[in-house]
Amino acid sequence: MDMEKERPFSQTLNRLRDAGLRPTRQRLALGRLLFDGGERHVTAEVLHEEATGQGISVSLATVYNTLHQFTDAGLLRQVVVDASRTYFDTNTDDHHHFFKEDDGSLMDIPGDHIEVAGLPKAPDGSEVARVDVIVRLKSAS
Amino acid sequence: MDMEKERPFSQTLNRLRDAGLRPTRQRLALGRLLFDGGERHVTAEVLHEEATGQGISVSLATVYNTLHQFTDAGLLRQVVVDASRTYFDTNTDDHHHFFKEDDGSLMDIPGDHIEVAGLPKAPDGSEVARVDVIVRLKSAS
DNA sequence: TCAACTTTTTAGAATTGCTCTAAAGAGTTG
DNA sequence: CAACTCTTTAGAGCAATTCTAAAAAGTTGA
Repeated sequence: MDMEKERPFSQTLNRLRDAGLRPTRQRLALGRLLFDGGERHVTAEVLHEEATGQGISVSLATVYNTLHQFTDAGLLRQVVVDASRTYFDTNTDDHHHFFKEDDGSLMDIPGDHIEVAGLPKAPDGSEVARVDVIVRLKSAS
Repeated sequence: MDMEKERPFSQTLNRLRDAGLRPTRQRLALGRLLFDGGERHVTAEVLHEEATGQGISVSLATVYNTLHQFTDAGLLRQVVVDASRTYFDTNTDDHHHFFKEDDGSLMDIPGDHIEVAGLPKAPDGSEVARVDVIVRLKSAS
């Protein structure tokens, strides 16, 4: 647990190092956008707009590459809730989601309270990789 | 009147009538493929191939149209498990799914045993539309 | 029945979200 | 710095899906 470096990029820098990814300009910038705030749920499109909006020059292809590399490195997790776009979640712990269908917003379900009971065992030849719970929300009537 | 020929369509015919959809050749044929067997999980592509493979002439656009109309009418339910394709499920009851990531196969979780406990209440202004549980399977190690 | 009308189907174009390619650019190492 | 490897990029390509607008099919009333 070392506090030796207080450079703005150090958190992301270390994450990249640990993942064996070269700390390039765009990975550092994207990593900072992703990890220097709280929990985030982003699509490639949105992250790209956010970056270019802040004057960070990065192509959409690189945003996709980077999101996948971060995911492979365990820094992000993909969430499938909407057939038309892929979300990436900065929270890689075991947890579940609220998804507001009307505006496409995705939120972690706070706390760690959800329990899924009564799961049958996996069919022969397979095992459970993960259990996803998605609570789909609509506007209150 | 040829009862032998008419009988297999009657179930679908009634469903279409109840939904206010004209019983056209292609809706009847697709409805029969979907509803005259057991539970099914299909993609538009697969259903289209199945239909044309049986000599039913229907365009892919119509398969998409029909799947959406059936869904709007409550005859089908969409299942989002894979970012790259949309599945339609003939089982519209409350239930959950196994999804085998390696071959893309989707199955209803048998029985009605799953209980999701500890759900926080929906954020203000929204209410729960549905809770989806997806058990992602991988090949056993 | 048929003509008038409405709905559906269709081919093909368009769109979207994403991936691939291959060449230029950046990071690393000796 | 030179040589090397890895990364980024523009733009092409791709797969799933939707759109368009014209032809075909289904419906209705006389």
